Amino acid sequence: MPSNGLPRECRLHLKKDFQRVIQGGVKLQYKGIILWWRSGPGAGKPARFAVVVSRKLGPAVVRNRAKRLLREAFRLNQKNIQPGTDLVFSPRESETLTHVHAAQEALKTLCGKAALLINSSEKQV
RNA sequence: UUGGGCAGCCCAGAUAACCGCUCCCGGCCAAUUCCGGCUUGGGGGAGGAACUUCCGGACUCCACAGGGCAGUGCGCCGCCCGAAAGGACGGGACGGCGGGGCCAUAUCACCCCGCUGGACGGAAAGUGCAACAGAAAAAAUACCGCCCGCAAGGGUAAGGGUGAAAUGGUGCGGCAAGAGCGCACCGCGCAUUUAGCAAUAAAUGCGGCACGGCAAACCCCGCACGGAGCAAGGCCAAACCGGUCCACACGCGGCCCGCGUUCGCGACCAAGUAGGCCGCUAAGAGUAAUGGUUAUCCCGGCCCGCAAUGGCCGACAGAAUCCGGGGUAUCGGCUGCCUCGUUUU
RNA sequence: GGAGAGGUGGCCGAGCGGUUUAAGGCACAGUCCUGGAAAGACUGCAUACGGGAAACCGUAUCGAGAGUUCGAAUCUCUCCCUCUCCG
Repeated sequence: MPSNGLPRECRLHLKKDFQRVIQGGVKLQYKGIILWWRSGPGAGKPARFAVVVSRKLGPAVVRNRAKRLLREAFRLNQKNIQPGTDLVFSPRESETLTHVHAAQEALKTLCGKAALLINSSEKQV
């Protein structure tokens, strides 16, 4: 019943995948968070996900916290996202990500702008 | 008593539920093996600084007969811990601050005591530097002065003045005026003796002062050090390119062998790219885990309030080969010292 | 993770122990020139604090803090920040 886990095939690994999504994908921005997305190679595969954090965001504690919050927000909402797409998030302001609720709100807003949400009727954005 | 500062030591909230990540073990699937998949099972999963990269090692590769030069770093003495860096304790000299003595009084100096500081070998091995001011900045000299002299000139270094620093200091004698020129004390140097393991100190004698500062300037002495760093280094290895063999075809040739060329679905080899693995860990990744939510309690702070209840907040900061130090940041607690304020005697 | 290089007025930058007027350029401001502008010429120009009626003067500041030295932007040490390289 609860949201699924976040196993390895739901995350991007290779440098080629990152370059393909960032250079060839669609770029959106909301509250200092950038999202690139592009449809992945496998049609039946689940949505894949990654976070890129620059050192300009802050020291290691701040960068780790941003990645963990965005990953948790994706984990709780991944069944509402169109399968087969690759998403790369990149926070540029550390003030936005204070709590997991704020991270979920930003993630759902970004995915709604990208028209990637399914079951959007039961969850208001 | 409250607040602050410094030093030392301790700690770095706890429990439960649910969701999730990573590694190991076990089990299951598959299977000749390797690779792999699943798992309701069991277990491990950030720090005192993980920060900094300021030192020292382990480890790896490169270089290397022996020795030297160059370069870099360190530098009081004793003892202890340590592989080394580096620490702990004690002592000495020097600097700073405070107090006391000496003195008719007071500054300086000197002596004694207490607290405190630290990259504390050598300035009689040599070279160099010292702006401005000042006559003169280490080689010697003389601006105003003082004295002799009619003057020319000479003698002086006491006083003035400059400077961060002026060629021993104070006093008495001496002199034309002066001067270690002479003497006493102090300083300095040398020698001896004594005390001490030593750094060093004290005493005695001699020397008339010759020998100022800077070595985090070059340098000298002593000691240590080969260079690079896990992105080190090693193993496996697609594709493309290359080489050898083989087969076919063509050329040289009457034919075979042989040689050459082209092509290839072949076989093998070398190289080592993409990629993977080892190095790598009782945390051990490779877009890189150690998380999220809720509840209760604990500790500390802030706010509203008469008070209880209540509300809000939770220091510095995140491993990437490992280990030992230095430095820096910081929540709370304890101990000691210092101190502003308040109160009491 | 590791190895280096560097921080100087608003900007770029020399200076590397000695009053520096902290060179020089850009930018900015003023004056001249022009009918007006551009170009050119000349002059000024760092920030803070204190003093002064003003002109101006004094002190401090070369990323920050200590140390060496008579004297530090410069030499040494410790922190902070920026940039580059190594797969």
